[in-house]
Amino acid sequence: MAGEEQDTEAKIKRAAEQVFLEYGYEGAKIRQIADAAGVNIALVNYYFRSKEQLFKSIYMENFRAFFGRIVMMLNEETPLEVKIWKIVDRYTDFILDNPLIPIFILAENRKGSDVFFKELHVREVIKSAYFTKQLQEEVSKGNIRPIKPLHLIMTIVGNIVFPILARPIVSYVGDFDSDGFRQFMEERKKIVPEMIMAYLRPV
Amino acid sequence: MAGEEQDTEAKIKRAAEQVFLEYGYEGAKIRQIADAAGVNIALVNYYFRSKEQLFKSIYMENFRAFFGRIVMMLNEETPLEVKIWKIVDRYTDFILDNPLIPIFILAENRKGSDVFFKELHVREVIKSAYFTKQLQEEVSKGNIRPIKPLHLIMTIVGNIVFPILARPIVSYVGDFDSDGFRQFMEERKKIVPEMIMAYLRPV
DNA sequence: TTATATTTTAAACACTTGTTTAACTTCACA
DNA sequence: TGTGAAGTTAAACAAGTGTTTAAAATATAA
Repeated sequence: MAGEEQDTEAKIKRAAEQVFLEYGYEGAKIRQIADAAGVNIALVNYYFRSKEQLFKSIYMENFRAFFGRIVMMLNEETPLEVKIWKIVDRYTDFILDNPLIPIFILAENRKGSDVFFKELHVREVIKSAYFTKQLQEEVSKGNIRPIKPLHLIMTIVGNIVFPILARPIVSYVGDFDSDGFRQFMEERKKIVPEMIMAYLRPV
Repeated sequence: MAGEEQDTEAKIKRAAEQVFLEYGYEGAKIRQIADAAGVNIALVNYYFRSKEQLFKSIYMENFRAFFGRIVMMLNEETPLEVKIWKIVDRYTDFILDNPLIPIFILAENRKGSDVFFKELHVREVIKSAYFTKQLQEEVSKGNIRPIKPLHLIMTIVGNIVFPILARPIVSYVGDFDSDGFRQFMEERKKIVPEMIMAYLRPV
């Protein structure tokens, strides 16, 4: 009876997000979404024209959350090493709070139409980024060894995200409960930046 | 007209693997599998009792290929550094030759029932592994710094597999064609082992 | 060849899917 | 208060789903 009431459109979207994230596009059924939202099936098509359009808006939001966030952090004007530590820390927390996003984004992206990336100006944002310039400067100062930005990004993101993608296997092998897995990820907050810096520092 | 004839059961399985890998369990349709195999729909259920059972057998095979392969390589009796270089090299090649396997395995594993792992003795294979002992020995000899086997495994696999999972994005951002992406992965064959060794070597 | 089992087929079945319809209710406002 | 718009509903629609059936074709063996 508290302020939990939302307008119908928002209720549907919230329910759809939950269902799509858990089951994917094909696995999610409109009736399931309607049930989760507690509304009539027809209302889903009344507010959003089709399943595909509803999915698309949710996909875009989560794509932006998943990749936009890392790009934003990369472009903060912070010294490189501090930045890497900070990104790993904050991105790990983000992924732990939203563990379904990575597999959702990547699985639905198998067919991979350019459209999404173009609409989000992904390439431009990275090419013209402060991060790219920062890396070049650190290299020419002799502070770090040369590395392509994309390799560094893949290393940061992959090291954080992959254990989440493989979480059932990781938890089974490591015999982790929910807290155990969280602690495993906390350990990586130290390992991953140290490893990256160990590589980057010139010999 | 050459020796391309197979028995029906094998034809169905081969077609099913291709379709399941590309579209996932929900996205794959029996009629599509039957068409790809060039057989009547009913034959799919004649040879395999149901869609689920057909899927299960294919999933198991690919799970074994995906994780079994890395476990096997980890347990070869080779000096640690040599081994890491070799694994990254060979596993990268394997993933490049079978790029659909990782997202297939991980996406279908969202719900993550223990059953598969138990049947494949995943935990035991890792716990009692030569690799685990080897790591401990290297640590006590002072050759490397302490690290949990699972962290090292996640780092190796994540660094190789993640770019494949994010391939559409990577290729778009890096403006790669098929060869360009392959070359990007070839570069990682050097970066990833060097980074891991830079971390492991004691200060 | 004949009889028996195996394989293959077209058709249908029962059910679920996303979507639409047309009637009904609620609301805003002149 | 009355009127049109917006919101909601149960029901139906057409297409697609995995699966089964019963008959036909083919292979196997006596």
